Amino acid sequence: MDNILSQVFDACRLARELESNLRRANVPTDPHYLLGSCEEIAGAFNEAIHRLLAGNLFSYPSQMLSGEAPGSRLDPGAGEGSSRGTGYMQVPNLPGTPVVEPWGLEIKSAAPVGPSNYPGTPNTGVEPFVVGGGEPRLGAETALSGRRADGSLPHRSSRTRRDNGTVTRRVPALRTGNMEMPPDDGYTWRKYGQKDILNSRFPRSYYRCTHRSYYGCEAKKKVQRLDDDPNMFEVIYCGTHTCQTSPTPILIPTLVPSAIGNNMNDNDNDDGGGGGHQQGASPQSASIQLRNWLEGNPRNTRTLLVPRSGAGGSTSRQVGQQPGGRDMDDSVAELADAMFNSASSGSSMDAIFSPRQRSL
DNA sequence: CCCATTTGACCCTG
DNA sequence: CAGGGTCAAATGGG
Repeated sequence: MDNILSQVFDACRLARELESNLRRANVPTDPHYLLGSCEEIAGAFNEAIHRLLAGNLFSYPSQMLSGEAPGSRLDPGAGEGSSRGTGYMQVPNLPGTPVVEPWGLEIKSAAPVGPSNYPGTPNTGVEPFVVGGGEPRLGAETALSGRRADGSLPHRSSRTRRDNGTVTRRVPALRTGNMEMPPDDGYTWRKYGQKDILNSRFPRSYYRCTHRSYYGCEAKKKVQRLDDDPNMFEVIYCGTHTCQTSPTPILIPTLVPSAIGNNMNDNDNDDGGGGGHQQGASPQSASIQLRNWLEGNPRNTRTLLVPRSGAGGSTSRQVGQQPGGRDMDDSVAELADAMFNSASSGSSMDAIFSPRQRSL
């Protein structure tokens, strides 16, 4: 176990080093440096994950250990056309790498059918996202039978999803920032409703993609706090983020680290918000910019990337997506999300490191 | 002024 | 009819 902790600490150290470098005025401008660093960090965390899994600390499905992409065979349609689904769930799967959730969660891909939770799921507060229907309290998630049928477009998530195109995930509330909201998933959402749900202490909130009017994006999500664990949210994603398929290229001309979080937001010019200031129009997280750059910039040295396909899941601006799987690259991108995304957390690093870890 | 959130009413499905 | 999902007016913040 010490060995594992050591590995974790090592990964934390790498991340801190990167953060430190990025914060310096004279930060490296080489995106390759960023990529390399992120990969190194992701690799370190993945190593820790592997060790944890290998240690049978948790009763993870063997497929997680083998690196078989969860859901890779559950979702034949994954990645076709728009692999972007909603939030992080649309990240295409690719065998080879354990999936690390941007919120620090191990993606529990779904069993093809059956119980939503794996037996023996570690009680770490990190629960697998649930393939629809598995969660009793939110069983109504299947009742996407609102007045309009536009919310039930086939979901392109490559992660597990059910036939009706919904994916349910459980995410912990942020330790920092607004505890009333689940961690930012990289998309911009507009709340359009809230409703008290039968037998639930907490109301369910309804969100749709902010870019709905602009891109006609029909992605939606429902967020509800768990009765038995108010620190956890159950997020049900529905629909596909078509806003990412906008013909408008979202490229970052130059990746200037100092631009992370500001200049890179030039990409937001295509934001339907038209310069809004609230969540929906807030600048995309730097991680999104980074990912977009990594994935969309034609000048990007793709050879640096692990062979991959498709964009990661969380960004609302992925471009150039292809069918395929999820791999280290996605982990890197998601790590970047966690690292840079400050949309809903007070500290970017808090998104990935607990205060204790950071104090190490 | 624009945009997001709130919230009560309405609609749809089972 | 009950419950869930959505609409849209009202409200508030930047």
